Amino acid sequence: MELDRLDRDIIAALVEDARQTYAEIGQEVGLSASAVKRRVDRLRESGAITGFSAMVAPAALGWTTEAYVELFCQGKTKPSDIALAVARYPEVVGAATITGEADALLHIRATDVRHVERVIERIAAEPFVVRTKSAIVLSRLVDSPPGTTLPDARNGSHVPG
Amino acid sequence: MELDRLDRDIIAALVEDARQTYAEIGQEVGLSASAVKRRVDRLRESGAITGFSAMVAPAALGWTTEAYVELFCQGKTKPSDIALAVARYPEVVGAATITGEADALLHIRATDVRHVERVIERIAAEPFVVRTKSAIVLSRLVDSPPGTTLPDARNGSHVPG
DNA sequence: AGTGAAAACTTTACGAC
DNA sequence: GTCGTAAAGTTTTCACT
Repeated sequence: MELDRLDRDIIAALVEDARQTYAEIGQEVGLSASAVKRRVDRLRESGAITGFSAMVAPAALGWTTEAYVELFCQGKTKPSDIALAVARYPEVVGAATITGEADALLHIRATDVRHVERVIERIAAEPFVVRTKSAIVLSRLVDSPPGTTLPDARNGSHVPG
Repeated sequence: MELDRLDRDIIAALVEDARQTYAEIGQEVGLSASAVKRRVDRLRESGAITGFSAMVAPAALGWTTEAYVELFCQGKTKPSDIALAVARYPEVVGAATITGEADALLHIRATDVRHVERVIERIAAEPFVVRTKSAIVLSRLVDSPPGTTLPDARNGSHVPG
């Protein structure tokens, strides 16, 4: 889908505060409230905006500990096998297959280090997992909501739109 | 801050859809619209809810490639040094200091693999960086907004509230 | 894309538990 | 102290230009 400058500005405004009114966004980007609404509706339908969510301080809900776990899997494990398995753990908040020695990298949130340990133990027991290698997060330095900024043409990269 | 069951249900509803009306949330959790609003205001003031954001499909904005980069730093590098340095890169969407051989793990979003390469090159040139080890993401399997689910008492862990 | 009016939602005030 | 109801003020929504 084609996104023009206005669409990008509207998205940026909504990423910053999803509860701004259409009139406020309109002032920022130079459009009337109804024009903004039409574009937001279109952006949602097209899938560019996938939803609106409250940002929570994980610690406030008890998720005080996080870890990254590399997964080393058996030769013919499919990404979908890994996806299905790890999706069953609420503690796994992110997962991706990656290049390099490991097959996948998991991002885990837990209540404490003991909890992390238990989750890794259970994941390591999945049939396709050969071994795991984990790193506990000491302190989080950066945590941007994805899409806050836009790709910058100065990188010499292709910028769609 | 103390969160009771109602607060947690309200947060869960808002994480799922931050643009639900207070009346809708009230129906789900069993409160009136104004009672829900009062609690949401309190949750925002206390910092449990840090904001509301549009969720964007990164690919729609041109961020089609992601990578994880381990940073190995000089002996007396402080976490704040790393934080300050990497915060200047819009491509760095996540960063944390970790246990293990590496000192920090960065999460990078870029427009393509060439772009990832350029960013790593520039980060590797930071004065405190000794070396880097990167893994390109092949496919993302899980990407939960943090706090979607609540810690489960069955894990035997401390659940605040 | 903008305008304006109706419907819906948010916000505040007040009384009850 | 927290709830629900209700009135006032905004915002959303939609037909029309």
